[in-house]
Amino acid sequence: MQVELPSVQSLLGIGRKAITMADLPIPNCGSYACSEALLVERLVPILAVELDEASQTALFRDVEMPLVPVLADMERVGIAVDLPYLAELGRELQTRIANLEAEIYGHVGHEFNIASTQRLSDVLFGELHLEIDKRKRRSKTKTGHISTGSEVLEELRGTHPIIDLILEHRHLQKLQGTYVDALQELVDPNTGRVHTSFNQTGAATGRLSSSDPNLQNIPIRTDIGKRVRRAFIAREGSVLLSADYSQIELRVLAHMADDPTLLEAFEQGEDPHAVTAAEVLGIPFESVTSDHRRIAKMVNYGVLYGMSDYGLAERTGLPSADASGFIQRYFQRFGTVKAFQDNVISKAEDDGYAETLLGRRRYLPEIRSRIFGVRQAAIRQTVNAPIQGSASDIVKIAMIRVAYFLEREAPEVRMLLQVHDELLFEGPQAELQRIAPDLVEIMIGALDMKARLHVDLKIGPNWEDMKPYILPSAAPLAIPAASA
DNA sequence: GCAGTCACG
DNA sequence: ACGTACGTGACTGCG
Repeated sequence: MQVELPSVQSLLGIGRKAITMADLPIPNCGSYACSEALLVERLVPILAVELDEASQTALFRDVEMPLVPVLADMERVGIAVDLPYLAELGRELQTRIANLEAEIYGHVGHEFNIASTQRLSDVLFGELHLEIDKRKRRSKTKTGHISTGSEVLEELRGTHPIIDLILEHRHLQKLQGTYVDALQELVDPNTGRVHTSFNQTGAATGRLSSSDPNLQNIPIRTDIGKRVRRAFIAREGSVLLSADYSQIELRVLAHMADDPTLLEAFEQGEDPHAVTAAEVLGIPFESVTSDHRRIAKMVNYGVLYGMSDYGLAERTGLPSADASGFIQRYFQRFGTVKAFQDNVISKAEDDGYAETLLGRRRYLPEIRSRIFGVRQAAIRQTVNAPIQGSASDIVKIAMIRVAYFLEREAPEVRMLLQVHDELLFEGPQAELQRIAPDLVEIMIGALDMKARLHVDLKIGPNWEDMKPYILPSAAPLAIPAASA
């Protein structure tokens, strides 16, 4: 019998979705498995040489490979979803969306597809003649329509009552379509749980990604969004524990740049955004206002992302001269950060890649482009890759060690999800509290850092209603009980 | 299959 | 003179 063998491309998942054995008629599965095994065997010596030549063997052997069964377990375990709750939330959203639609049509005088950005653009800017400041923002899309993105709509707020209605409609429609509806369909009817796929090889920086469903972008920022998040629950008799690295990327920056000011701030347990504000503005730490801090926070994140002064001005609302001055003073005060970034960039220009603390590489050929915009984009990626990638290295090491620890010391506790700087666990509350100090210890000890790592814990019945969990302070030494 | 938009870290 | 903060995935519309 002649059987069609899957192509190497499909086996490797080149193209949008990989074909798996689950896609094949049962009689073909045997030959599929054989060809897969044979192809892999032929690939091993070839790829081993490639790994070696790129100095990636240790990273592969000691991090990526041990992580595979950890992720597989997390996928298999899944996370419980409160289906009746989600269904009720869906009905409520549907009602509100229908009301918003009717109101929007009332303002316009006719029905149209609000979800079509092109129709919406025609209505707002053609029929209602709303005006945007053309100098301020490039607002035409590639298709020639004026953008109806949330940034544009935010600027139009107050000029017409329809704007608020559209923004709310967008928001609710997003939550309904992406989370409430889609999630219900992906719940395993037998277990009441959803089982994401963690992609270990998709992200250029070394991060994981999550799909089908993506459980790394569950809403949290708005009230309605939080109600979606509340649908993720602990199983009967258990609770959820979230362990979250605080400001891991800024700590990685402090470590890699060896910046004395940032290192000192983290050592003292101070708020790095407030410290940055004080440094840049040249004012005492105590005089930093919440507005100073807000700007400094955007600058700190901007630095991680390789922003321009124009970019900062856009996001802070500061006049561009002020934003530019802020950045200049930042790099004066944090000269080590400047030196670090320059060094990373010139290394990438010479070697063609940037690398993380574990030697993970991101190749950046476009850093040599003669096209300004392309080159600038590559430079921003170069600056960001070691930071985002090293943070990812740390979390991966922690996951491997935590999984090993749980297997031996707390088999009832299960690691469910990773969301870049957060690990989510499920287990009996007493068990979680028993091992919490060890979890924190493992997480902050994943890599030896000049900047102290910090982990915040939260416990709750679902992924939204979580209360901070403070570790019982370490007892000095057992105080001998008074003799009885 | 791309474009536009928007959810997360 | 250029375009403008990094990394993802999912949905809807449209040709």
